[in-house]
Amino acid sequence: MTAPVRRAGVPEATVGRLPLYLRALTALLDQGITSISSEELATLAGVRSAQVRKDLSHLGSYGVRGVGYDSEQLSAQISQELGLTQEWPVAIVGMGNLGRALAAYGGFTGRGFRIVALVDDDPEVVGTVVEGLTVTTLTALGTSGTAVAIGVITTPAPAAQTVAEQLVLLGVRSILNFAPGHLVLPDGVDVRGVDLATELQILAFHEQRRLLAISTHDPLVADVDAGPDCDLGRGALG
Amino acid sequence: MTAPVRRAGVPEATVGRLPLYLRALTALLDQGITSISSEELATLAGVRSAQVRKDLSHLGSYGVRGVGYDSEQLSAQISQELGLTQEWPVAIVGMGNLGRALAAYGGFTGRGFRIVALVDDDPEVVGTVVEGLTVTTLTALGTSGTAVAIGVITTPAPAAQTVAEQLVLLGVRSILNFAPGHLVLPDGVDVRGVDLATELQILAFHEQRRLLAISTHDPLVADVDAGPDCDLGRGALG
DNA sequence: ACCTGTGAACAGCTTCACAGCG
DNA sequence: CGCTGTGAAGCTGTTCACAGGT
Repeated sequence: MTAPVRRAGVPEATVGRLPLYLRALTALLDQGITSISSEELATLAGVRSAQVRKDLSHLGSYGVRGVGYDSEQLSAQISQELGLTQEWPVAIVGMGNLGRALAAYGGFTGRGFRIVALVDDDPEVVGTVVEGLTVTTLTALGTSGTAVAIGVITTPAPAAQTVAEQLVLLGVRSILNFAPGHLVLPDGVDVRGVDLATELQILAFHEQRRLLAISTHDPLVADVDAGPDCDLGRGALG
Repeated sequence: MTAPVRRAGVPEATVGRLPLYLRALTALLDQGITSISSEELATLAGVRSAQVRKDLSHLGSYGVRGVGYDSEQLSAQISQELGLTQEWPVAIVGMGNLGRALAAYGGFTGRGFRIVALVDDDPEVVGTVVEGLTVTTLTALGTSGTAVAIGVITTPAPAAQTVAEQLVLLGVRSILNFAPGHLVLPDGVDVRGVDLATELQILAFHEQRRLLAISTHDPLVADVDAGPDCDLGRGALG
């Protein structure tokens, strides 16, 4: 095993696919499969094999020519790259249906994340126990001294901007925002947004194109879907 | 008003941003603002102004030089482009926490989408009324003859593939998958995936980079965040 | 024979900079 | 003058095709 020489920067697009590979590898390890080729991994992740090789080459050379990759070693390598060898403390703000759904989702714990706080501002909800954690307020969270690395916002849209600013004041620099709208925050704060409406609208666009293509009998316009499969993220939550 | 000459194809990246513009425009119209420049729209959507102009140019020339865009006309144009002038029937499969959260989210109705069916396979849940709709099974949905254009999968991961295949058999060709893992479906079916774990892992990657940059006092590695703001999708759900 | 790792070609997207028009 | 619309430049990401190992 050679020294893991850290390359300069892993491309953003590659970072977005590492979780896919990691999930596939985890499933394989559960089945006791210890070796995998780029072709097989590509099938499981829904990308092309050349893409897998290029992506993994950015982490260093951990494959064996003529054989493939060692599942366990590769899994460990990707985990380290993604920073999952430590546990990041996560706070969920907004205990509506969605917040509860995320709190109940077990996929975090032991996989690099731990929910350390559930937050709401409704006096009816604050103090109640959800999934073993007592719901608190943002101000109480601030004075408690609990460290939070990642904030998940599941509040109604109007509250999101204020909540985000308060999270930043608490030292949070990574935010996952489920509320619609663009958050304006200081440089250095990383925001990712997930929006149901946006996703549906993109699907509607393609759906409409398909219908138009059929009604005009124009087969050329029918190649609406991208490549082998069209995905950006993955799905979670039972 | 000139004839709306349909350009060949709107780039996929542009399609992904049209919902952002539409949301911003909707907010502006609520405030009674009837005109907007690319600069302002860019700020609201969290992109650059040149990007806005390039994107909108793909829909045709609806701006006025020296002035800007007419909010209402632009909103209507984007809505039409995204296929929101009709109502797409949506079925949500999986009535767990997340499925209920999505069912309760009002942002669909009247905005291009209508939830026509809630589906689960648990006999305890089937037949109960959620948000005014009686929960049904996939097979019952099939025999009912209810048309479904878009299927939203909020089941546990192991059920997702089978559910997706059944949806396709019902004629669904657009699927929004919240379950983790890659769905293998026939060509022509459009799948979009949303996964909490993936999003968190991407945030963890950047968070780790930041910490490494600080600990090694290397300011060059600190420019972790992309451009003005780092977003792919938007957020919804109270 | 097989599969990885990678330079090179290619495709798509973003940003620039300015011409064109109100 | 102000702002749109757009060719051109530059950049990022993907795919190809094959050299390099085992």
